[in-house]
Order: sequence, then structure tokens, then C-alpha cells
Amino acid sequence: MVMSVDTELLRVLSDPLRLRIVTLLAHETLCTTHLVAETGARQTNLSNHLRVLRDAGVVETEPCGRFTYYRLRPEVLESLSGQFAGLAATARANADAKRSC
Amino acid sequence: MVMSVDTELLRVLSDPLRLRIVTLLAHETLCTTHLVAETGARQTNLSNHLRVLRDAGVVETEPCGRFTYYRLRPEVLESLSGQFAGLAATARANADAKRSC
DNA sequence: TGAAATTATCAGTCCATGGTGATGTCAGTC
DNA sequence: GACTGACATCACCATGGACTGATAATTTCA
Repeated sequence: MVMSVDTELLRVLSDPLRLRIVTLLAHETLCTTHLVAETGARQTNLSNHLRVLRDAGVVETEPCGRFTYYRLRPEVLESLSGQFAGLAATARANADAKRSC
Repeated sequence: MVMSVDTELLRVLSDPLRLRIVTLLAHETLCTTHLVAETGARQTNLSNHLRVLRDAGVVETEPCGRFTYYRLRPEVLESLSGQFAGLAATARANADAKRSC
């Protein structure tokens, strides 16, 4: 019952554009060009964000010629889901606990 | 099956101190003084963060004399957990989908 | 009523980080 | 080999937001 949430992972996912990327990748594996077209963001900007996502283990790359495919790693999201579920369960269990002043 | 995650809520929870507060409140309802003692942060700082958490609906307040108790709302965490689980499930279902360049 | 305790508000500072342009690197094509 | 396209890297700028000090508002107690 450690019930702690991965802060760093949360920070990485809390950016709107990065979350958008993750949502897109949840539907199909894409390469940078696709993401540029889908999001309207600059290539440089996307490349920076993809690096952050990759460093955090959220995404893995698959080089294919001059293209680079990005694939989402569902385990990471599942883990996060479990962490929040655990924290919520803890809160439910301790709903009546109140420290007196 | 839109499977989008609440970005604003994520942003709110992605701050280390706020996540610490949420974790503490998952175990028992506390007032500001307790949170000051537990976290070591300044009262002003905590008050600001608690306002953010409250505005985001993560926490609710219960005034009690000159004290203010803060209670965690588990529904919010459960919702977030469900959103991530749904996104992960989508990714699992589309694991083989890859758009060609 | 005066003083102390608890919490909130406000204005200001400072820094992390998201966005950008320029440039480098590598693969494919002519 | 020259050229184009895909992607990464670097340095820079601008801004949001975390933190702080001073202060106000409210409650409790002597």
C-alpha cells in the first residue's frame, strides 16, 4: 500500500501537446510527419516533445529508413491508471479518518 | 470512444507538492496546519496550492471554527484512473495499426 | 477589548520549460 | 556526387506558475 503516483511521469503527460500525441498514438503508430500534419505543430517542437516522451518511457521508436515510427507503450498508462485507482481506494477506505487539531 | 484525458486536471496534479498533499489527504482529512507540519512548506504556499486543488474539484473544504479541513474527493481520481485505463485499452486494441508514409 | 492563532489574499520575483529558427545528420533518389 | 526529404540537435527567447513576504480577515481565548 505504497500509494504514490509517479510525479515525473505525470509532469511529462500534463502538457497539452504531449497528451495529444499520446492520444493519437493510442489509435495508431505514426511517424513524425503524420504528427506534424495531425497537430499542426512545428517539426522541431514535436521532435522535442517526442524526445521527452521517449525518455520517460511512454513511447518507443522504430526507425524505418528515413522515417521514425513512434509507438505507444500501454503498460505505462496502465500503471498510472493503477496508481490512481489505488490512491482512490485508499481515500475511500479512510473516508472517515480525520486528524483533530 | 474519444478517450481523451483531462489535461487541466493532469496539470493540477503534476506538481510534486500538490501530489504530496493529495497523497496525504488520501489517508486522512487534514487542515492547513497539519499539512504545514507534514510537508514543511510555508503556510502561504500551501494555501495557494490548496486553492488550486479546490478550484479543480480535487479537494473540498469543511470550515470548522478557525480551522479549515481539506477532504479528498476520490471520484476525481477514479475518473482519471478510468481515463487512463480507457486510453491504454485503446492502445492495446490498435497495437497493430500503423499508418504508412 | 486586546492578543494570539489560523487561514486567505495580494503583489512581486525568479526559474523551468514550451516554442522557435538555424543548422546538422542521415537516407533515398536522380 | 548532388539534391531532396525526414528527423534531431542546439541556442535563444518568452511566459506561466511556483514560491515568498507582507498583510488582511476571522475566530478563539484571556
